[in-house]
Amino acid sequence: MTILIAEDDPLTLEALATCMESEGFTTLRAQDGKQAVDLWRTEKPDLLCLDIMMPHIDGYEVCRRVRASDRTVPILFLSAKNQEIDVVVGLDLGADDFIRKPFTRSEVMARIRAALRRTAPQDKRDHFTIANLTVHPRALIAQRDSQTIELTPREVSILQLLHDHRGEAVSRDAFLDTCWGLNYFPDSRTLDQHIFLLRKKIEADPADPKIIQTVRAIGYRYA
Amino acid sequence: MTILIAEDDPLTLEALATCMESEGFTTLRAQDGKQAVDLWRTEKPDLLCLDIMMPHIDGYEVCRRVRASDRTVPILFLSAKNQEIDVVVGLDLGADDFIRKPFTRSEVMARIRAALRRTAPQDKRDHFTIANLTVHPRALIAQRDSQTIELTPREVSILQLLHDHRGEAVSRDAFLDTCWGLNYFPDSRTLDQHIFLLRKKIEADPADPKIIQTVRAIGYRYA
DNA sequence: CAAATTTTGACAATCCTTTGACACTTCATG
DNA sequence: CATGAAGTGTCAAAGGATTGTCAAAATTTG
Repeated sequence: MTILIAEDDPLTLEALATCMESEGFTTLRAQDGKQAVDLWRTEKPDLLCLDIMMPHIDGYEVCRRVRASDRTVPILFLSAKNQEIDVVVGLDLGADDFIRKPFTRSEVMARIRAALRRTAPQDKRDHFTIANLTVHPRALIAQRDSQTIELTPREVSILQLLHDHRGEAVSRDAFLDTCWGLNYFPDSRTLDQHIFLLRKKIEADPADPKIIQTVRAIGYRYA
Repeated sequence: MTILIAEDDPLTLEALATCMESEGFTTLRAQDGKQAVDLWRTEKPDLLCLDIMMPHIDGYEVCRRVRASDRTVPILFLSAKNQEIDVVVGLDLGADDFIRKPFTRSEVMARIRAALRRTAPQDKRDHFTIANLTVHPRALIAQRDSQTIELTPREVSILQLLHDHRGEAVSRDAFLDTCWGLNYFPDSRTLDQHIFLLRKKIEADPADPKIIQTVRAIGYRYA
């Protein structure tokens, strides 16, 4: 279990990290919002602990960017005390919990365990269904009726993201964030090409796609 | 949505219930733990708000009994301040959140909404209703009955503005300001054209529009 | 190295938006 | 009531932006 901690005060950061590591978690440390987003993209931690006030990108914005492509990873906010309005904003952004400073070690750990427990039960399935396709991510295959379709890792990742956001349009940026690592910036036809190949594999009529629909100016959608 | 409130102090109980009802929830009121358990068994509320200190059966015990047969219903604890150890015990019992007294109305409601959102991911507030149409801005679609209507970003933006100002006429300038850029200055039929196309998509009889009405010399209105 | 996978660039196809022309409606005025 | 001005509806077509498609190159994998 890996926990990302974003906190600009080195002392608090160190204290939090030590506390979590002594409970058996692996920690990733970020001192500002940009580091946090980068670390999240590359390391995919199981939980995020975000300070609100940070240089460059604040905790709210980090939360917003993460939630754009991952709706489930638990996000906890740390805040200075008596910032009640922050609670409302943070929770409505999709945060899972809110810890006011000064906090105690046992409170932080209790809230982290609670947040992890809430999301844990879902992770048991090693496959998911999209349209009439059963996708097995680890095996890199999808099955329809008795037919087996081979998939590449990137294709599985794309299908997974569409499945996790079924019913809503997934932006091109969200694809690049999640399925690639937005470290480099393809203004090319990379995503389109992958969608194109994927459609040829899974759509009955690739020219009239029913599973992966394009949402112009946004991205793609599975509904 | 029904919320069970267990609280032995009548004044606090009443205040909480009033607050929730004003936000559209139905409330069930219990003044001790036994009432709470009984009410939960018979009414199956969608969320529980439990005071810790209560006669006969305390909040922890109520939580334990409920969790014995329902692992998912959100449970929030209310506690007197400075009972930090309570947080740890409560969360480890399977509670979802913890609200310290004194609490504010907006904090309580934000935490309740957040808890409900976690268990009902479908109930996202990312859509609005206009006439008999449900508009999903992020998906760029609107739904009427079982019919799905695709929308463009600009059309969604127009509908959003009309919805936000329902009942009043929205000026052409307001449309250009909000849906286009401020310094944009089309002296042309741009807005009319978009309204025209939008009506063709959403009105039963585009020639006799019921949803988007024209307010001559001003702009348009949705009532 | 060979095969599979990913990325790129060019071009075509498609969709959204804007524009201009014109018909129609409404309103104020004579 | 007739008339003209102003505002709006409608259409076809142009223009711009986005996406689909293909072939080929680059990269990774075994």
